[in-house]
Order: sequence, then structure tokens, then C-alpha cells
Amino acid sequence: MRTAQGARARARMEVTAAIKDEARRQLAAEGAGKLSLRAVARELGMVSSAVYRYFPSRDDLLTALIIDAYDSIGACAEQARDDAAADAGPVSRWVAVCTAVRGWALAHPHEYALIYGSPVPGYTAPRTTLPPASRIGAVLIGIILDAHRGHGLVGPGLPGVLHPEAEHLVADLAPELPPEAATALVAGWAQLFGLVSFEVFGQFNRLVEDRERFFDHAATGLAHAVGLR
Amino acid sequence: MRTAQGARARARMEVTAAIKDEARRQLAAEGAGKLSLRAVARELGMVSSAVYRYFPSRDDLLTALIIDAYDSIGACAEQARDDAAADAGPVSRWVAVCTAVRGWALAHPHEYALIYGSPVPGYTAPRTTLPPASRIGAVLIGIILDAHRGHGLVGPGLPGVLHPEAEHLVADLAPELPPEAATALVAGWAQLFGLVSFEVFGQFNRLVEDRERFFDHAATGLAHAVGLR
DNA sequence: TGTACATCAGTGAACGCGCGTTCACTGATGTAC
DNA sequence: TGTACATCAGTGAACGCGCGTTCACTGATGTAC
Repeated sequence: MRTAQGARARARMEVTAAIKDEARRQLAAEGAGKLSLRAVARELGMVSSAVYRYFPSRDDLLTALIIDAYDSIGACAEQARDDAAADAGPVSRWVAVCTAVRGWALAHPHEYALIYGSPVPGYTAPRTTLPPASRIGAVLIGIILDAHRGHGLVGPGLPGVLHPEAEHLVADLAPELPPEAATALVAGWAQLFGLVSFEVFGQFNRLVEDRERFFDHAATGLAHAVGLR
Repeated sequence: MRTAQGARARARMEVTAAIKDEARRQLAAEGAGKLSLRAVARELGMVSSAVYRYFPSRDDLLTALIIDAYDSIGACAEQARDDAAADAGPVSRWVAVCTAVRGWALAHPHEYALIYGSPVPGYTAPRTTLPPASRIGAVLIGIILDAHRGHGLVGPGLPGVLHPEAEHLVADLAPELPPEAATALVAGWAQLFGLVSFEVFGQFNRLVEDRERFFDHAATGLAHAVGLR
């Protein structure tokens, strides 16, 4: 029976989601290093071994959370890009995306730490995480590319020093883009996450007062630094 | 007896140092979350309770490591500033300090993660860590101040949005400096650590090929962004 | 200079805890004929 | 449509492990008189 089969599958998805939700809650409370299958199971009223029906190990659960986080922040960046007025200039679209990234990070600090903080000791992310991780990069490069096509991109000061693999990637995604522009984007990307990380990790406590304004101006400066005008 | 007393005190310092060294080694192997007093004691051939003669708890050991790390990277930045040729321009002195910070971070990735990575869950750093943490900031603001005095600082685009406490700090350290310059410095500082963190934490794997050149250019760009010429 | 005393580093056993993972099992849900 | 069978979620006990911290103790090192 189709609906019955669907029912079992749906139940499975629901429990899987409940496990991930509870794991996210614990992530927020204790950090990734302390995430424990037993605690998750306990909180859900399951016996700890039952969780193994859904995730073969603690690391697999962690991987699922990482993928979800990348997808979540990636979708958030895409949304911001799509919401930006069609007639908005490249700079304001860049800033809109940066602001969305910051907003997501502040709303999900521990998931942010999971993907952009210090690596979790003893854990290496599998290749499966790469595609969701690249969604933000795609959004940013799209803005740069549009600007380039509309002659809104000035030649940046950085020489092209990307990895051959990355150059191929850029050549696929944005063939017309000069390699220096891609290099400048990588630098801008890292600097954006420096701003966000410092705020999320508390380095701006007692240091920056009006953080929205601060970020807005810094992101605008970054837009200029990557060549947008 | 003076020398005898010195001997006991010296022994104490040596064991304290040995504990910290071993703890640093474990930090590099397992990360801060997994740092364990028992493992440190085991490796040193002590019984675990003996470590409590030197550090009253695991968190105190962590605090000692954090302070050492801030002092170490701070001293490294000061050294770079002092080594820079007296006739070097502010931009090249800025870049020299940035490069020193990067070099230290790459040489001590786990200590770097301890102070500039995601916060250790369940641990809050005591106020004792603040002075050593501010050494780098003092170096950077010193460069900006010198440039300002030598008319080598252009007005940056950021408005002053610092916390009152921070403004007082700047007013003490560098009274002539316009507040916008200090704000721009904070942004540049965060962005510098974004570049360093991405490299240390592996986000540039398969992405950036010639990382020295990349960093050098990005740091120069940052110098301009904070107003140095 | 010699002796009684205080300090303090290090011992070893114990406390109570939580963890990841395995395994043989029960019983409900779905499937094939 | 009814029945025999297969699938699979969840159970409960167990394995072996490491952790932070406390405590009463021993014995060596330093100190005061």
C-alpha cells in the first residue's frame, strides 16, 4: 500500500528531523565537541541505541548538521540576493547578501561556529559537505560577474593566485571574469567572515557600540575592495 | 637559605612550565575541548592529582594557556614592528605586523584557535586575559597613530561607532586620533583575522595556491582600507 | 651548628559520572502471494 | 481478502573507556631558633 509505505517513511523522516533538532539545541547549549548521542536520545525519550537506526555514528550526525547549516546559510544568502531590487546596484546587492550572512550567523551562532569556527577535533568533514558549502561562494561570484558584465567592476589590486582547481571552477562558473577578480573575491569573502566571526564570537563586546552601522559600513568597504562600484 | 628557597621555587616553575608544554602538545593533537588534566599528568609520569598542586582546575590550566598564547602572538607582533626599518612607511610596517601575526598563527594553529577560534564551550575567560589580549591592538593602533602624526593617514569612510569604553581607551592611547580612524582600525583588525582564520582553519585548501603572495596583497589592501598611504 | 617544626610536592585509592558502540531481543508495521 | 513472511524501529543490558576532583597519607625539602 502506497500510503502505508509513505507513513513509515514519513515517520522515519520525522524522527530524523527530531534528532537533528534536538542535536542543534544541544549544539547551542554545549558546543560541537560535547554533542552526545546519548544526551540527544535521552532528551527525546529514546534509548541511546535507537538513535543508531537513524545515524550510524556520532560523526554522521555531525555531518548532517553541518550540511544543514551550509544549506541554511546558503539559502539565506540566495534569498537576500533574490530579494534585492532588480535595479539595485552591485554594491547594494553585495551589502544585502553580507547583511543576510551576518543575520543568519547571529541567529545561529553555534551552527555558524560549526561551519566557520575552529575545526571540530578528531572530525574531518566528508566531501558531501562541499556542494552545500559552495552556495554562498556562488552567490558572491554571481554578483561580481553581473557587475563585470555591466561594466561595474574595476580591476582590483590583487594578482591571480588561485589554485588550479579553483581556477577551473571559476572558469566554469564565470568564464569572462578575470582571474584577479576571483582572487579579490576570495580575499573579500575571508574578510567578510572575519567581521562576522568577531561579532559572533564576542570580540566586539565592549568595543563596538552600533554594530549594525559598523557592519554596514565595513561591508560597503569590502564591496569596494573587491572591485564593485 | 636563599638559594635553597630559590631551588624549590625554580623546581615549581619548571614543573609548571612542563605541564603547560605538555598541555600545548595535547592542544595541538586533540583541541581545547579535549584537553584533559589526567592525560597531561599521565604523559609527564605524574599521578593526576599531583597536577592540582600547580593548577587548581582544568579551567585554570586553560586560562594559563590562553594568556601565554596572547602574550606570544603579542610579542611576535611587537617584534615585527620593532624590526621594521625605521624609514619604512606605515603601509609596509602594517604589512610586516600582519605577516608576523599570520606566521605565528600558522606555526601555532591550535593556540590560535584557542584565542581567535570559536569559544570553548562551558568556559569563560577571566578578566586576567584582557591585558595580554590587547597587545596586538596596541601595536596596530600605534602604527595608525604614527601615520596620523606624519600626515600619512587619510580619512576613512567609516563613522565612529565604538563603545564608550573603547573610545576612552583610544582617547588614552592615542588622543589625537579621530574616532573614525579607530573604528576603521577595528574593522581592519577583524578582517585581518578573517584572512588568517580561513587559512589556518583550512578554508583555502584547494582554493588559494600562492598563499604568501595572496596574504601580502590582501594585507596591503587592508592597510589602505584603514587609511594608511 | 644542630635540632624541632612547618611547608609542600607527590601518592594512590576512591567517588560518581557520561560517553560511543554492540548485540540479541521483541513486537509492530508493511508486503507478496 | 487472508495469511505467512520479511522488514525494521525500538529495547535493555552490557562492554570498556576516560574524565575531574577529593582526600588522607608519606616523605623530602626548607626554616626558625
